[in-house]
Amino acid sequence: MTPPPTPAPGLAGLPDTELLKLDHQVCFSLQAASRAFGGVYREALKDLGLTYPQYLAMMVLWEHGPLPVKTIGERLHLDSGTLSPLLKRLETAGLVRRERSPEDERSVTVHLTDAGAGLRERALPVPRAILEATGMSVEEVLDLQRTLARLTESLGRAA
Amino acid sequence: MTPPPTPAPGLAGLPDTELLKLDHQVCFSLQAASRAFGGVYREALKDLGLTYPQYLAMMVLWEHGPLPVKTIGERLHLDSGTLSPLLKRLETAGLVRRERSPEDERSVTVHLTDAGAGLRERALPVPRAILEATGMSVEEVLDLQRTLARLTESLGRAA
DNA sequence: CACAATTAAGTTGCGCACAACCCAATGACG
DNA sequence: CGTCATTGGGTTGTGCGCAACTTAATTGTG
Repeated sequence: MTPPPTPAPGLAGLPDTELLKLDHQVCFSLQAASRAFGGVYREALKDLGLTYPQYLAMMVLWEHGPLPVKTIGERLHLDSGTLSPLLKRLETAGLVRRERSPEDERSVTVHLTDAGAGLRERALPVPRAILEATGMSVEEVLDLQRTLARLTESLGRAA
Repeated sequence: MTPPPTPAPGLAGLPDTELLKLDHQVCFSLQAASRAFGGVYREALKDLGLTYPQYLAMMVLWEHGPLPVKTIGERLHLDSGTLSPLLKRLETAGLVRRERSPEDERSVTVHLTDAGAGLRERALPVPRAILEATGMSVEEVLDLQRTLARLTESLGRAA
């Protein structure tokens, strides 16, 4: 791992004022894009009655079957502090059912209800709508993802 | 505006299953990067006693002088619902002072206190630390920002 | 001038993210 | 076998972001 260190060429030579603006905008434009996505998803998911994080949780369950809370958390990078209330809301919405695992009483397995499974149909057009809203080609999207993955990796190492 | 429409070449031909994965990961990797930034900033700002959004607000005040809440909100793309409590926290922390504008009683001008202005010194090394943590060159950073700006613009139009 | 529309802040309520805890079940080791 | 560390979930508290609403001041218009 850590191919060549590449410690950001020509970085040390920049004045602080320049850096101030730059860095401000990296994270800032990232958040701006993230927030813009939020708006589009909010609109797209409104009549499904789901928020974006709830939609992600449902997607995981739609793709793989019933899963323990732990696994869902790993896929979405969410801890129990976030996931527990989220799943409770999905449960009160009647989309999901939670059961203590018999062989390990610590674990809770999350199942889709019929309503939850049925919701998948109505969620199918969402991804295309989102991708179209980006105005980007598939190649650009993939490229962006690669850049972001690299960035996340670096930041993760630094944290 | 809207140079060539470029409606994402070759998009319509993709199967839904492919789209599902793609779109999932665009927004998802965006959030992952955003969250990773959050961790690095949290660490960097810990001994300043600031959160990242609070840091942004302070940066705006450090750069331009006293500003009305409205203007700060425009710069950071935050509404009063977010900004009011945030500024109140900065005020109770003794970094900021709020005054009703005499000529327009609706407006509240936010001033730095001496402590708030003094904090700038300790915040100066932060940007460089963040940029180094990204592991990216300045050119890459600028490129990413351009891509994100385009993306945000498209998403904003769609919302 | 009076009255409607707009504007700037603030408040409330909901949901998410994160940290710091707690509890119960499990597993490991002497 | 008994103790202790670990693990899976949950709860609490703080702060952010957004929507919807309230209040007060200002502006615009008949």
